[in-house]
Amino acid sequence: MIEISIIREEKERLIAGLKKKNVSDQQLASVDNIILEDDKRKATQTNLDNLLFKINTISDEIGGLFKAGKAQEANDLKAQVATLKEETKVLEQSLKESKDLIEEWIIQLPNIPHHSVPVGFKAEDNEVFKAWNEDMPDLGENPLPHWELAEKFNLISFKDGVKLTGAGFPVYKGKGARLQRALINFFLDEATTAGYQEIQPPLVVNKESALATGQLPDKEGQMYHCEKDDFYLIPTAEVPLTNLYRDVILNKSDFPIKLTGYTPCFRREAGSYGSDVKGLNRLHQFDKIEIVQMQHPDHSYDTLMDMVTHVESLLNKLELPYRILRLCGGDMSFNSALTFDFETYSAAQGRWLEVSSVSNFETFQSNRMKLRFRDEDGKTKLAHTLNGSALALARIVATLLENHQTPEGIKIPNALQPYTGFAIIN
RNA sequence: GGAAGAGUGGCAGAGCUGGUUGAUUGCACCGGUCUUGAAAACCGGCGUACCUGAGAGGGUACCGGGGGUUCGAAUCCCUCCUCUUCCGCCA
Repeated sequence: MIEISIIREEKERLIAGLKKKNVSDQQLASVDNIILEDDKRKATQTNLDNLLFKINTISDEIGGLFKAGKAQEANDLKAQVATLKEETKVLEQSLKESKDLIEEWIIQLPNIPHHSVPVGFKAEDNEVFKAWNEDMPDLGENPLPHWELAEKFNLISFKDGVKLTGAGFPVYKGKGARLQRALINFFLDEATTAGYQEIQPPLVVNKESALATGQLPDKEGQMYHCEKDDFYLIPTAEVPLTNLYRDVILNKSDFPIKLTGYTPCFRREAGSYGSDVKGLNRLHQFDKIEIVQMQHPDHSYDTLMDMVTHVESLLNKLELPYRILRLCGGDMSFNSALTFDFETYSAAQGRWLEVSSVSNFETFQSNRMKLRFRDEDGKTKLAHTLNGSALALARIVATLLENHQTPEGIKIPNALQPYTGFAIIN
């Protein structure tokens, strides 16, 4: 949620940023409405406060009069307060309406993109921040797609997943299951070495948490919802990890906060279809290791690049061809100010698959979360939050299988072998 | 799931027969005096948000969340949440 102070004080930058994110003219117009309504809110607050001050003063007087035995005078004042109280009710109602209206408008505004974000509407407009300049692995004449490899080596059963649950819930078996576990441990170890504290959070969260990180109301339909308890299955570990710092005031010396966690992620993926959902490309449940940081506003973009470097090192160790994209305004998520996507090449499918997304949210999440820090001047300010996948398993497994297939079988990258306990799948 | 008790400022812990209580006190923390330095002692400061003001300052709200009674509530009532203990159930 954008800070009201930015809307009031940096309107030009806000409008320019919203245009980059391709928001509608109607939404652009809401900016002026927000400011007008906020003016009204302030005036109402002033009036209400003054009125309450009067009532408080009179109430004190009444107390004194009763003690002095002047019941008659006290009763006169009581009548006076009764009228004033009627007025406060009107003002309170008006104040609530203003606040609700402002919130309703403001919550629909996406984050302001960083100045480096390219202008654009769709995936083709993303900037290739780092291309893959080396040779692609030589996979021979007819490389198999991962779903065929998975079947050939009995690693994953999509059919059993359908039996147990439905499409998009694969069952990993034998070396396939072991490969998953190996990747999880590998990624967690790498994150821990990089200074992230490992967290095992709940996999279901309440409404407050989903609101704070921005999944609600934006992605209401994308989350699995337990009606009875009003809980949501997490679509990413970002939600519980970031929410650990909801309503927290940090000291400047606490920065940076670095968290990592492995969790399954649950996504309804309503509206997806076709080759998008083939094999491991898009699942309802997949495993992911997330890295999250809370950082001082002055350093958050350095931190973003550190996270990019971390993810890059993982892909290098897994010996996968990858590229890094700087997302354009139209392709970025609602919450983000700057996002780098990582894609690995799926040779058999002839397409790039997104395996990580690293973003700086600046104060967009912390504003709603009330994650603050005490600055040198003693004032509280909003911290910056960042997160990224490091990494998302299913698609890594897909490209791992495809890129490392040989006539002898699927070779396991050296870095992963201590974790799998085997060097080849055949 | 049932019964009883409890939720107060960073922590500990008063207040809870309603009225100068944003809230006694201790610890922690920050500043100062003293000291070669430190400790101790003493003095002072020490919550968050919002409104207002150039500023100093003034005001409002907040004692788990929400609602109510009252001229006035941390204090009374209702409701929800959480914790503790006992019972039941159970990986």
